[in-house]
Amino acid sequence: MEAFQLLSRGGARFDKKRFQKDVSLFSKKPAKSGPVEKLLDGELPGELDYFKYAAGGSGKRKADSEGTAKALKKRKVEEEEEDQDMEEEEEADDTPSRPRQRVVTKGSNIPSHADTFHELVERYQLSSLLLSNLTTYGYTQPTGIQSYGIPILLQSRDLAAISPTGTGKTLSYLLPIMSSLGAPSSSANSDAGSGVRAIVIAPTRELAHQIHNECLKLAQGRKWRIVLFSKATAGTLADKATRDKVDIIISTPLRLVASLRSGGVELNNVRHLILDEADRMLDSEFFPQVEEILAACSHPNLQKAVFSATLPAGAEKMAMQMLKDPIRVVVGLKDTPLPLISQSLTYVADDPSKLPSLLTYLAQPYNPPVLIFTSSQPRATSLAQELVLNGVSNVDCLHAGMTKKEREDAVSRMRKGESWVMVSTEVMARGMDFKGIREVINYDFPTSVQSYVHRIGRTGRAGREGKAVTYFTDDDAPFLKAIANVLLQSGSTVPEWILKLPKPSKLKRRQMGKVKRAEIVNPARKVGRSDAIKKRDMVAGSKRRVVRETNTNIMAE
DNA sequence: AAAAAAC
Repeated sequence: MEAFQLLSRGGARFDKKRFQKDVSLFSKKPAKSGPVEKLLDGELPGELDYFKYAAGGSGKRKADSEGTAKALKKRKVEEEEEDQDMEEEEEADDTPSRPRQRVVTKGSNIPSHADTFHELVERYQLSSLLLSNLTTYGYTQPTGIQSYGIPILLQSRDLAAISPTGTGKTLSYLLPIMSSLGAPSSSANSDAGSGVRAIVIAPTRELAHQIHNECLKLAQGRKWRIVLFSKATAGTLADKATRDKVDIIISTPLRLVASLRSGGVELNNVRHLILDEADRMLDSEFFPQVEEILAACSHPNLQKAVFSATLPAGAEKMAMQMLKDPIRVVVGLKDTPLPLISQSLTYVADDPSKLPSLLTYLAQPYNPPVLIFTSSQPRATSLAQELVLNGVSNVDCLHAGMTKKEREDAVSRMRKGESWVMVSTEVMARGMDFKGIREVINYDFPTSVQSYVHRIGRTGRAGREGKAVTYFTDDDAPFLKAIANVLLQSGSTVPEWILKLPKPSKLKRRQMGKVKRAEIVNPARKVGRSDAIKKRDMVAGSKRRVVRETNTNIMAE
Protein backbone atom coordinates (compact mmCIF):
# COMPACT_ATOMS: atom_id res chain seq x y z
CA MET A 1 0.00 0.00 0.00
CA GLU A 2 2.82 2.36 0.86
CA ALA A 3 4.61 1.37 -2.29
CA PHE A 4 1.46 2.09 -4.17
CA GLN A 5 1.16 5.58 -2.75
CA LEU A 6 4.81 6.30 -3.36
CA LEU A 7 4.55 5.14 -6.90
CA SER A 8 1.44 7.08 -7.57
CA ARG A 9 3.13 10.29 -6.46
CA GLY A 10 6.48 9.61 -8.07
CA GLY A 11 7.21 9.71 -11.72
CA ALA A 12 4.86 12.54 -12.32
CA ARG A 13 7.45 14.87 -13.73
CA PHE A 14 8.71 12.41 -16.25
CA ASP A 15 5.26 11.48 -17.35
CA LYS A 16 4.07 15.03 -17.59
CA LYS A 17 6.49 15.50 -20.45
CA ARG A 18 5.31 12.38 -22.10
CA PHE A 19 1.77 13.45 -21.65
CA GLN A 20 2.33 16.86 -23.17
CA LYS A 21 3.94 15.26 -26.17
CA ASP A 22 1.03 12.91 -26.43
CA VAL A 23 -1.44 15.70 -26.40
CA SER A 24 0.25 17.47 -29.26
CA LEU A 25 0.40 14.22 -31.14
CA PHE A 26 -3.21 13.69 -30.51
CA SER A 27 -4.34 17.11 -31.61
CA LYS A 28 -2.47 16.82 -34.87
CA LYS A 29 -4.39 13.81 -35.97
CA PRO A 30 -7.41 13.43 -33.80
CA ALA A 31 -9.50 11.17 -35.95
CA LYS A 32 -6.80 8.97 -37.36
CA SER A 33 -5.86 6.25 -34.98
CA GLY A 34 -3.99 3.01 -34.97
CA PRO A 35 -5.68 -0.35 -35.03
CA VAL A 36 -5.44 -0.77 -31.31
CA GLU A 37 -7.19 2.42 -30.44
CA LYS A 38 -9.84 1.69 -32.96
CA LEU A 39 -10.37 -1.65 -31.33
CA LEU A 40 -10.69 -0.12 -27.91
CA ASP A 41 -12.95 2.54 -29.20
CA GLY A 42 -15.81 0.12 -29.48
CA GLU A 43 -14.88 -1.55 -32.71
CA LEU A 44 -14.67 -5.30 -32.61
CA PRO A 45 -11.69 -7.06 -34.14
CA GLY A 46 -12.51 -8.89 -37.34
CA GLU A 47 -12.69 -12.30 -35.77
CA LEU A 48 -14.96 -11.02 -33.05
CA ASP A 49 -17.19 -8.90 -35.15
CA TYR A 50 -20.40 -10.64 -34.39
CA PHE A 51 -22.22 -8.13 -36.41
CA LYS A 52 -21.33 -10.05 -39.50
CA TYR A 53 -22.78 -13.21 -38.04
CA ALA A 54 -26.05 -11.56 -37.32
CA ALA A 55 -28.77 -12.27 -39.83
CA GLY A 56 -28.67 -9.76 -42.65
CA GLY A 57 -25.59 -8.09 -41.22
CA SER A 58 -23.17 -6.45 -43.59
CA GLY A 59 -19.82 -6.51 -41.85
CA LYS A 60 -18.55 -3.68 -39.74
CA ARG A 61 -20.16 -1.77 -36.99
CA LYS A 62 -22.42 0.89 -38.30
CA ALA A 63 -25.25 3.05 -37.22
CA ASP A 64 -28.50 1.28 -36.93
CA SER A 65 -30.33 4.25 -38.23
CA GLU A 66 -33.54 2.40 -38.70
CA GLY A 67 -33.43 1.26 -35.10
CA THR A 68 -32.69 4.76 -33.89
CA ALA A 69 -35.55 6.25 -35.81
CA LYS A 70 -37.86 3.59 -34.55
CA ALA A 71 -36.74 4.07 -30.99
CA LEU A 72 -37.26 7.79 -31.15
CA LYS A 73 -40.63 7.43 -32.79
CA LYS A 74 -41.79 4.98 -30.17
CA ARG A 75 -40.55 7.33 -27.52
CA LYS A 76 -42.42 10.25 -29.00
CA VAL A 77 -45.63 8.27 -29.03
CA GLU A 78 -45.15 7.34 -25.40
CA GLU A 79 -44.67 10.95 -24.44
CA GLU A 80 -47.76 11.99 -26.33
CA GLU A 81 -49.84 9.30 -24.76
CA GLU A 82 -49.27 10.89 -21.41
CA ASP A 83 -51.73 13.45 -22.61
CA GLN A 84 -52.80 15.25 -19.52
CA ASP A 85 -54.87 18.37 -19.38
CA MET A 86 -52.12 20.77 -18.51
CA GLU A 87 -49.26 19.46 -20.55
CA GLU A 88 -47.19 21.87 -22.53
CA GLU A 89 -44.33 21.29 -24.81
CA GLU A 90 -41.98 23.82 -26.22
CA GLU A 91 -38.52 24.35 -27.47
CA ALA A 92 -36.56 26.16 -24.83
CA ASP A 93 -33.33 27.98 -25.10
CA ASP A 94 -33.14 29.88 -28.32
CA THR A 95 -29.57 30.97 -27.98
CA PRO A 96 -27.65 29.83 -31.01
CA SER A 97 -24.65 28.95 -28.85
CA ARG A 98 -26.43 26.08 -27.21
CA PRO A 99 -28.35 23.14 -28.57
CA ARG A 100 -32.09 23.37 -28.23
CA GLN A 101 -33.54 21.31 -25.45
CA ARG A 102 -37.05 20.11 -25.49
CA VAL A 103 -38.92 20.97 -22.30
CA VAL A 104 -42.14 19.33 -21.23
CA THR A 105 -44.08 20.71 -18.29
CA LYS A 106 -47.06 19.22 -16.53
CA GLY A 107 -49.19 20.51 -13.70
CA SER A 108 -51.65 23.25 -12.81
CA ASN A 109 -51.05 27.00 -13.30
CA ILE A 110 -47.49 26.66 -14.49
CA PRO A 111 -45.57 29.93 -14.19
CA SER A 112 -44.05 31.06 -17.46
CA HIS A 113 -40.36 30.46 -17.89
CA ALA A 114 -37.69 33.14 -17.72
CA ASP A 115 -35.36 33.58 -20.66
CA THR A 116 -32.87 35.64 -18.71
CA PHE A 117 -31.80 35.90 -15.09
CA HIS A 118 -32.51 39.60 -15.27
CA GLU A 119 -36.17 38.89 -15.90
CA LEU A 120 -36.31 37.41 -12.40
CA VAL A 121 -35.49 40.78 -10.90
CA GLU A 122 -38.71 42.36 -12.09
CA ARG A 123 -40.91 39.33 -11.77
CA TYR A 124 -39.73 38.01 -8.44
CA GLN A 125 -37.62 40.77 -6.95
CA LEU A 126 -34.45 38.75 -7.24
CA SER A 127 -31.87 40.79 -5.39
CA SER A 128 -29.25 42.64 -7.35
CA LEU A 129 -26.62 40.99 -5.19
CA LEU A 130 -27.68 37.50 -6.28
CA LEU A 131 -27.82 38.69 -9.86
CA SER A 132 -24.33 40.09 -9.69
CA ASN A 133 -23.04 36.91 -8.03
CA LEU A 134 -24.44 35.00 -10.97
CA THR A 135 -22.52 37.21 -13.36
CA THR A 136 -19.37 36.94 -11.28
CA TYR A 137 -19.41 33.17 -11.51
CA GLY A 138 -20.16 33.09 -15.18
CA TYR A 139 -23.84 32.26 -15.18
CA THR A 140 -24.87 34.47 -18.05
CA GLN A 141 -27.87 32.69 -19.51
CA PRO A 142 -30.21 30.25 -17.75
CA THR A 143 -30.17 26.65 -18.96
CA GLY A 144 -33.43 24.88 -19.77
CA ILE A 145 -34.02 23.62 -16.26
CA GLN A 146 -33.03 26.96 -14.76
CA SER A 147 -35.35 29.03 -16.91
CA TYR A 148 -38.31 26.74 -16.15
CA GLY A 149 -37.50 25.55 -12.64
CA ILE A 150 -36.55 28.81 -10.99
CA PRO A 151 -39.86 30.66 -11.58
CA ILE A 152 -41.77 27.61 -10.38
CA LEU A 153 -39.81 27.46 -7.14
CA LEU A 154 -39.98 31.23 -6.71
CA GLN A 155 -43.76 30.96 -6.81
CA SER A 156 -43.53 28.55 -3.88
CA ARG A 157 -44.67 25.58 -5.90
CA ASP A 158 -43.57 21.99 -5.44
CA LEU A 159 -41.45 20.69 -8.29
CA ALA A 160 -40.20 17.45 -9.80
CA ALA A 161 -37.38 18.40 -12.13
CA ILE A 162 -35.78 15.98 -14.55
CA SER A 163 -32.89 17.35 -16.54
CA PRO A 164 -29.79 15.68 -17.97
CA THR A 165 -26.46 15.55 -16.17
CA GLY A 166 -24.44 18.75 -16.20
CA THR A 167 -27.31 21.08 -17.07
CA GLY A 168 -27.27 23.21 -13.95
CA LYS A 169 -29.79 21.63 -11.61
CA THR A 170 -27.98 22.79 -8.47
CA LEU A 171 -28.36 26.46 -9.32
CA SER A 172 -32.01 25.81 -10.20
CA TYR A 173 -32.83 25.12 -6.58
CA LEU A 174 -30.20 27.19 -4.77
CA LEU A 175 -31.12 30.49 -6.37
CA PRO A 176 -34.82 30.37 -5.43
CA ILE A 177 -33.98 29.27 -1.88
CA MET A 178 -31.66 32.21 -1.41
CA SER A 179 -34.03 34.62 -3.03
CA SER A 180 -36.84 33.68 -0.66
CA LEU A 181 -34.70 33.55 2.48
CA GLY A 182 -34.48 37.30 2.63
CA ALA A 183 -32.63 38.47 5.72
CA PRO A 184 -30.48 36.03 7.68
CA SER A 185 -32.16 34.16 10.54
CA SER A 186 -29.90 35.87 13.04
CA SER A 187 -31.24 39.31 12.25
CA ALA A 188 -34.59 40.74 13.27
CA ASN A 189 -36.73 39.16 10.60
CA SER A 190 -40.30 38.62 11.61
CA ASP A 191 -41.02 36.12 8.85
CA ALA A 192 -37.99 34.01 9.47
CA GLY A 193 -39.10 32.29 12.65
CA SER A 194 -36.29 30.52 14.39
CA GLY A 195 -34.18 27.67 13.19
CA VAL A 196 -33.00 26.39 9.85
CA ARG A 197 -35.21 27.35 6.91
CA ALA A 198 -33.88 25.33 4.01
CA ILE A 199 -32.46 21.83 3.66
CA VAL A 200 -30.74 20.17 0.75
CA ILE A 201 -30.23 16.41 0.89
CA ALA A 202 -27.74 14.57 -1.32
CA PRO A 203 -26.60 10.93 -1.38
CA THR A 204 -22.83 11.30 -0.90
CA ARG A 205 -20.56 13.46 1.20
CA GLU A 206 -18.67 14.62 -1.85
CA LEU A 207 -21.82 15.82 -3.53
CA ALA A 208 -23.07 17.57 -0.39
CA HIS A 209 -19.69 19.28 -0.17
CA GLN A 210 -19.87 20.42 -3.78
CA ILE A 211 -23.39 21.80 -3.32
CA HIS A 212 -22.20 23.65 -0.24
CA ASN A 213 -19.43 25.27 -2.26
CA GLU A 214 -21.90 26.40 -4.92
CA CYS A 215 -24.10 27.76 -2.20
CA LEU A 216 -21.29 29.80 -0.67
CA LYS A 217 -20.43 31.34 -4.02
CA LEU A 218 -23.98 32.40 -4.64
CA ALA A 219 -24.38 33.74 -1.12
CA GLN A 220 -21.32 35.94 -1.19
CA GLY A 221 -22.01 39.32 0.33
CA ARG A 222 -24.81 38.11 2.56
CA LYS A 223 -24.54 36.86 6.09
CA TRP A 224 -26.53 33.69 5.76
CA ARG A 225 -25.29 30.75 7.77
CA ILE A 226 -24.92 27.89 5.36
CA VAL A 227 -23.83 24.69 7.04
CA LEU A 228 -22.44 21.56 5.47
CA PHE A 229 -23.50 18.90 7.93
CA SER A 230 -20.85 16.55 9.19
CA LYS A 231 -19.82 15.13 12.52
CA ALA A 232 -17.78 18.22 13.23
CA THR A 233 -20.40 20.81 12.29
CA ALA A 234 -23.16 18.92 14.07
CA GLY A 235 -21.10 19.21 17.23
CA THR A 236 -20.81 22.97 17.02
CA LEU A 237 -24.59 23.32 16.84
CA ALA A 238 -25.07 21.88 20.29
CA ASP A 239 -26.70 24.93 21.78
CA LYS A 240 -29.99 26.18 20.48
CA ALA A 241 -28.94 29.81 20.16
CA THR A 242 -26.29 28.85 17.62
CA ARG A 243 -28.65 26.49 15.83
CA ASP A 244 -31.27 29.15 15.41
CA LYS A 245 -28.91 31.28 13.40
CA VAL A 246 -28.48 28.65 10.71
CA ASP A 247 -30.26 29.39 7.45
CA ILE A 248 -29.43 26.48 5.17
CA ILE A 249 -28.27 22.95 5.93
CA ILE A 250 -26.73 20.73 3.30
CA SER A 251 -26.41 17.14 4.37
CA THR A 252 -26.46 13.46 3.59
CA PRO A 253 -29.62 11.81 4.92
CA LEU A 254 -28.14 9.65 7.62
CA ARG A 255 -26.11 12.49 9.10
CA LEU A 256 -29.20 14.64 9.40
CA VAL A 257 -31.27 11.80 10.86
CA ALA A 258 -28.58 11.16 13.46
CA SER A 259 -28.68 14.80 14.55
CA LEU A 260 -32.44 14.75 14.54
CA ARG A 261 -32.51 11.76 16.86
CA SER A 262 -29.95 13.17 19.23
CA GLY A 263 -31.89 16.43 19.38
CA GLY A 264 -29.03 18.30 17.76
CA VAL A 265 -31.28 19.90 15.19
CA GLU A 266 -34.90 20.86 14.78
CA LEU A 267 -36.59 21.07 11.44
CA ASN A 268 -39.91 22.66 12.40
CA ASN A 269 -39.01 25.92 10.71
CA VAL A 270 -37.90 24.41 7.40
CA ARG A 271 -39.61 26.09 4.41
CA HIS A 272 -37.67 24.50 1.60
CA LEU A 273 -36.70 20.86 1.31
CA ILE A 274 -34.72 19.72 -1.73
CA LEU A 275 -33.93 16.14 -2.61
CA ASP A 276 -31.05 16.08 -5.04
CA GLU A 277 -30.53 12.84 -6.98
CA ALA A 278 -34.12 12.14 -6.07
CA ASP A 279 -34.37 8.60 -7.41
CA ARG A 280 -31.42 7.62 -5.28
CA MET A 281 -32.90 9.31 -2.23
CA LEU A 282 -36.14 7.44 -2.74
CA ASP A 283 -34.61 3.99 -3.15
CA SER A 284 -35.16 1.40 -0.46
CA GLU A 285 -31.96 2.17 1.45
CA PHE A 286 -32.37 5.89 1.73
CA PHE A 287 -36.11 6.30 1.78
CA PRO A 288 -36.71 5.49 5.46
CA GLN A 289 -34.25 8.22 6.37
CA VAL A 290 -35.86 10.68 3.99
CA GLU A 291 -39.23 9.85 5.48
CA GLU A 292 -37.92 10.64 8.93
CA ILE A 293 -36.57 13.98 7.77
CA LEU A 294 -39.82 14.73 6.00
CA ALA A 295 -41.81 13.97 9.12
CA ALA A 296 -39.68 16.39 11.13
CA CYS A 297 -40.30 19.24 8.68
CA SER A 298 -43.54 20.32 10.26
CA HIS A 299 -43.84 23.90 9.02
CA PRO A 300 -47.16 24.41 7.18
CA ASN A 301 -45.52 26.31 4.34
CA LEU A 302 -43.02 23.62 3.46
CA GLN A 303 -42.00 23.66 -0.17
CA LYS A 304 -40.62 20.40 -1.53
CA ALA A 305 -38.71 19.75 -4.72
CA VAL A 306 -36.94 16.77 -6.22
CA PHE A 307 -34.21 16.89 -8.86
CA SER A 308 -32.51 14.21 -10.91
CA ALA A 309 -31.35 13.26 -14.39
CA THR A 310 -33.13 9.94 -14.02
CA LEU A 311 -36.45 9.14 -12.42
CA PRO A 312 -37.74 5.62 -12.98
CA ALA A 313 -41.51 5.16 -12.88
CA GLY A 314 -41.54 3.82 -9.32
CA ALA A 315 -39.48 6.68 -7.95
CA GLU A 316 -41.54 9.22 -9.84
CA LYS A 317 -44.72 7.87 -8.31
CA MET A 318 -43.25 8.15 -4.84
CA ALA A 319 -42.04 11.65 -5.56
CA MET A 320 -45.41 12.78 -6.85
CA GLN A 321 -47.13 11.40 -3.78
CA MET A 322 -44.72 13.27 -1.59
CA LEU A 323 -45.21 16.61 -3.37
CA LYS A 324 -48.22 18.92 -3.10
CA ASP A 325 -49.87 19.98 -6.37
CA PRO A 326 -46.53 19.44 -8.09
CA ILE A 327 -45.28 20.71 -11.40
CA ARG A 328 -43.21 18.27 -13.38
CA VAL A 329 -40.54 19.58 -15.72
CA VAL A 330 -38.65 17.29 -18.06
CA VAL A 331 -35.76 18.67 -20.08
CA GLY A 332 -34.67 16.52 -22.99
CA LEU A 333 -35.54 12.86 -22.72
CA LYS A 334 -35.87 11.26 -19.32
CA ASP A 335 -33.16 8.75 -18.34
CA THR A 336 -31.06 9.69 -21.34
CA PRO A 337 -27.49 10.97 -21.48
CA LEU A 338 -26.55 14.11 -23.33
CA PRO A 339 -25.93 13.66 -27.06
CA LEU A 340 -22.63 15.51 -26.56
CA ILE A 341 -21.21 12.40 -24.97
CA SER A 342 -19.93 10.00 -27.57
CA GLN A 343 -20.51 6.53 -26.22
CA SER A 344 -19.20 3.14 -27.19
CA LEU A 345 -19.32 -0.44 -26.01
CA THR A 346 -16.13 -2.50 -25.99
CA TYR A 347 -16.11 -6.28 -25.85
CA VAL A 348 -13.43 -7.63 -23.52
CA ALA A 349 -14.38 -11.32 -23.32
CA ASP A 350 -13.90 -11.87 -19.60
CA ASP A 351 -12.73 -10.20 -16.44
CA PRO A 352 -9.01 -11.06 -16.75
CA SER A 353 -8.98 -9.46 -20.20
CA LYS A 354 -10.06 -6.08 -18.91
CA LEU A 355 -6.79 -4.99 -17.36
CA PRO A 356 -4.64 -5.64 -20.46
CA SER A 357 -7.20 -3.77 -22.56
CA LEU A 358 -7.14 -0.81 -20.22
CA LEU A 359 -3.34 -0.78 -20.04
CA THR A 360 -3.11 -0.81 -23.81
CA TYR A 361 -5.53 2.04 -23.88
CA LEU A 362 -3.68 4.13 -21.31
CA ALA A 363 -0.35 3.48 -23.01
CA GLN A 364 -1.61 5.53 -25.90
CA PRO A 365 -2.38 9.21 -26.08
CA TYR A 366 -5.53 9.83 -24.13
CA ASN A 367 -7.36 12.83 -22.78
CA PRO A 368 -6.86 13.15 -19.04
CA PRO A 369 -8.41 13.22 -16.61
CA VAL A 370 -10.13 9.89 -17.11
CA LEU A 371 -12.67 8.60 -14.62
CA ILE A 372 -12.87 4.81 -14.30
CA PHE A 373 -15.76 3.03 -12.62
CA THR A 374 -15.50 -0.37 -10.94
CA SER A 375 -18.18 -2.41 -9.24
CA SER A 376 -16.75 -2.62 -5.75
CA GLN A 377 -14.33 -0.99 -3.35
CA PRO A 378 -11.75 -3.80 -3.45
CA ARG A 379 -11.79 -3.78 -7.21
CA ALA A 380 -11.26 -0.02 -7.27
CA THR A 381 -8.30 -0.33 -4.92
CA SER A 382 -6.68 -3.21 -6.74
CA LEU A 383 -7.22 -1.69 -10.18
CA ALA A 384 -5.58 1.52 -9.03
CA GLN A 385 -2.66 -0.51 -7.69
CA GLU A 386 -2.31 -2.46 -10.90
CA LEU A 387 -2.28 0.70 -12.95
CA VAL A 388 0.44 2.21 -10.79
CA LEU A 389 2.51 -0.98 -10.88
CA ASN A 390 2.21 -0.94 -14.64
CA GLY A 391 3.63 2.53 -14.89
CA VAL A 392 0.52 4.61 -15.34
CA SER A 393 1.13 7.94 -13.65
CA ASN A 394 -1.03 10.14 -11.49
CA VAL A 395 -3.44 7.41 -10.61
CA ASP A 396 -5.94 8.11 -7.86
CA CYS A 397 -8.58 6.08 -6.13
CA LEU A 398 -11.77 7.11 -4.39
CA HIS A 399 -14.38 4.98 -2.67
CA ALA A 400 -16.42 5.17 0.50
CA GLY A 401 -14.23 2.70 2.34
CA MET A 402 -11.49 5.28 2.54
CA THR A 403 -11.18 7.76 5.40
CA LYS A 404 -12.81 11.14 5.17
CA LYS A 405 -9.45 12.78 4.72
CA GLU A 406 -8.34 10.39 1.98
CA ARG A 407 -11.57 11.06 0.16
CA GLU A 408 -11.20 14.80 0.51
CA ASP A 409 -7.62 14.68 -0.72
CA ALA A 410 -8.57 12.62 -3.73
CA VAL A 411 -11.32 15.07 -4.68
CA SER A 412 -9.02 18.03 -4.26
CA ARG A 413 -6.34 16.46 -6.46
CA MET A 414 -9.04 15.86 -9.01
CA ARG A 415 -10.18 19.47 -8.82
CA LYS A 416 -6.64 20.71 -9.20
CA GLY A 417 -6.12 18.53 -12.24
CA GLU A 418 -3.40 16.54 -10.52
CA SER A 419 -4.92 13.15 -11.11
CA TRP A 420 -5.09 11.89 -14.64
CA VAL A 421 -6.68 8.56 -13.93
CA MET A 422 -9.24 8.33 -11.16
CA VAL A 423 -10.47 4.87 -10.25
CA SER A 424 -13.72 4.95 -8.33
CA THR A 425 -16.93 3.22 -7.36
CA GLU A 426 -20.55 4.24 -7.61
CA VAL A 427 -19.85 6.92 -5.00
CA MET A 428 -18.61 9.20 -7.78
CA ALA A 429 -21.41 8.34 -10.17
CA ARG A 430 -23.88 11.03 -9.26
CA GLY A 431 -23.73 14.77 -9.28
CA MET A 432 -19.98 15.29 -9.10
CA ASP A 433 -18.95 18.12 -11.34
CA PHE A 434 -15.33 17.86 -12.36
CA LYS A 435 -15.30 20.18 -15.30
CA GLY A 436 -12.23 18.72 -16.88
CA ILE A 437 -13.30 15.12 -17.19
CA ARG A 438 -12.91 14.23 -20.82
CA GLU A 439 -13.51 10.56 -20.60
CA VAL A 440 -15.35 7.97 -18.54
CA ILE A 441 -14.49 4.29 -18.68
CA ASN A 442 -16.92 1.77 -17.27
CA TYR A 443 -14.37 -0.89 -16.41
CA ASP A 444 -17.13 -2.88 -14.76
CA PHE A 445 -20.51 -2.87 -16.39
CA PRO A 446 -23.07 -0.63 -14.66
CA THR A 447 -25.83 -2.50 -12.87
CA SER A 448 -28.67 -0.29 -14.05
CA VAL A 449 -29.60 2.14 -16.77
CA GLN A 450 -29.69 4.89 -14.16
CA SER A 451 -26.19 4.05 -13.01
CA TYR A 452 -24.96 4.15 -16.60
CA VAL A 453 -26.57 7.52 -17.33
CA HIS A 454 -25.16 9.12 -14.18
CA ARG A 455 -21.69 7.61 -14.53
CA ILE A 456 -21.13 8.78 -18.07
CA GLY A 457 -22.72 12.10 -17.14
CA ARG A 458 -19.50 12.95 -15.27
CA THR A 459 -18.18 13.97 -18.67
CA GLY A 460 -19.71 16.22 -21.29
CA ARG A 461 -20.82 18.74 -18.69
CA ALA A 462 -22.05 22.29 -19.33
CA GLY A 463 -21.96 21.96 -23.08
CA ARG A 464 -18.52 20.36 -23.33
CA GLU A 465 -17.85 17.25 -25.32
CA GLY A 466 -17.21 13.96 -23.62
CA LYS A 467 -16.41 10.38 -24.31
CA ALA A 468 -17.64 7.25 -22.58
CA VAL A 469 -16.32 3.73 -23.08
CA THR A 470 -18.04 0.75 -21.51
CA TYR A 471 -16.35 -2.63 -21.24
CA PHE A 472 -18.56 -5.66 -21.38
CA THR A 473 -17.87 -9.34 -20.93
CA ASP A 474 -19.89 -12.45 -21.60
CA ASP A 475 -21.17 -12.21 -18.05
CA ASP A 476 -22.71 -8.83 -18.74
CA ALA A 477 -24.90 -10.16 -21.53
CA PRO A 478 -28.14 -10.01 -19.55
CA PHE A 479 -27.83 -6.26 -19.09
CA LEU A 480 -26.19 -5.38 -22.37
CA LYS A 481 -29.30 -4.72 -24.34
CA ALA A 482 -30.80 -2.23 -21.91
CA ILE A 483 -27.62 -0.16 -21.99
CA ALA A 484 -27.36 -0.48 -25.76
CA ASN A 485 -30.81 1.06 -26.03
CA VAL A 486 -29.64 4.04 -24.01
CA LEU A 487 -26.76 4.57 -26.43
CA LEU A 488 -29.14 4.42 -29.35
CA GLN A 489 -31.53 6.86 -27.87
CA SER A 490 -28.89 9.46 -27.26
CA GLY A 491 -27.58 9.22 -30.77
CA SER A 492 -24.61 6.88 -30.37
CA THR A 493 -24.19 3.85 -32.59
CA VAL A 494 -24.50 0.27 -31.47
CA PRO A 495 -23.57 -2.89 -33.33
CA GLU A 496 -26.75 -4.38 -34.70
CA TRP A 497 -26.20 -7.81 -33.18
CA ILE A 498 -26.53 -6.35 -29.71
CA LEU A 499 -29.89 -4.90 -30.56
CA LYS A 500 -30.98 -8.27 -31.82
CA LEU A 501 -30.25 -9.95 -28.51
CA PRO A 502 -33.40 -11.31 -26.99
CA LYS A 503 -34.49 -9.94 -23.68
CA PRO A 504 -33.02 -12.36 -21.16
CA SER A 505 -35.36 -14.11 -18.81
CA LYS A 506 -35.51 -13.05 -15.18
CA LEU A 507 -34.05 -16.37 -14.10
CA LYS A 508 -31.10 -16.02 -16.42
CA ARG A 509 -30.50 -12.51 -15.15
CA ARG A 510 -30.52 -13.70 -11.60
CA GLN A 511 -28.13 -16.53 -12.34
CA MET A 512 -25.71 -14.32 -14.18
CA GLY A 513 -25.98 -11.63 -11.59
CA LYS A 514 -24.61 -14.09 -9.08
CA VAL A 515 -21.30 -14.40 -10.89
CA LYS A 516 -18.85 -13.02 -8.40
CA ARG A 517 -15.99 -10.90 -9.55
CA ALA A 518 -12.70 -11.31 -7.84
CA GLU A 519 -10.22 -8.56 -7.26
CA ILE A 520 -8.18 -7.53 -10.20
CA VAL A 521 -5.17 -9.77 -10.55
CA ASN A 522 -2.52 -9.62 -13.17
CA PRO A 523 -0.19 -12.59 -12.72
CA ALA A 524 1.99 -11.90 -15.71
CA ARG A 525 1.95 -8.12 -15.23
CA LYS A 526 2.84 -7.80 -18.85
CA VAL A 527 0.30 -8.92 -21.31
CA GLY A 528 0.31 -8.39 -25.02
CA ARG A 529 -2.58 -7.44 -27.11
CA SER A 530 -3.13 -10.97 -28.40
CA ASP A 531 -3.92 -12.04 -24.88
CA ALA A 532 -6.05 -9.05 -24.31
CA ILE A 533 -8.77 -10.14 -26.60
CA LYS A 534 -9.52 -13.77 -26.69
CA LYS A 535 -11.51 -15.37 -29.34
CA ARG A 536 -14.59 -16.61 -27.72
CA ASP A 537 -18.17 -17.46 -28.25
CA MET A 538 -20.07 -14.31 -27.64
CA VAL A 539 -22.94 -14.25 -25.26
CA ALA A 540 -23.40 -17.95 -25.06
CA GLY A 541 -26.96 -18.98 -25.19
CA SER A 542 -28.39 -15.82 -26.63
CA LYS A 543 -26.84 -15.67 -30.07
CA ARG A 544 -28.59 -18.85 -31.09
CA ARG A 545 -31.99 -17.37 -30.85
CA VAL A 546 -32.12 -14.16 -32.76
CA VAL A 547 -35.65 -13.04 -32.21
CA ARG A 548 -37.35 -10.16 -33.86
CA GLU A 549 -38.34 -7.98 -30.98
CA THR A 550 -41.85 -6.72 -31.13
CA ASN A 551 -41.57 -4.88 -27.91
CA THR A 552 -38.50 -2.70 -28.16
CA ASN A 553 -37.70 -1.96 -24.60
CA ILE A 554 -36.50 1.57 -24.81
CA MET A 555 -36.82 2.62 -21.26
CA ALA A 556 -35.52 -0.28 -19.30
CA GLU A 557 -36.26 0.53 -15.74
C1' DA B 1 -31.36 -6.64 -10.09
C1' DA B 2 -27.27 -5.34 -7.09
C1' DA B 3 -23.47 -3.00 -4.84
C1' DA B 4 -22.51 1.24 -2.68
C1' DA B 5 -23.46 4.76 0.43
C1' DA B 6 -25.40 6.94 4.50
C1' DC B 7 -23.40 7.29 10.76
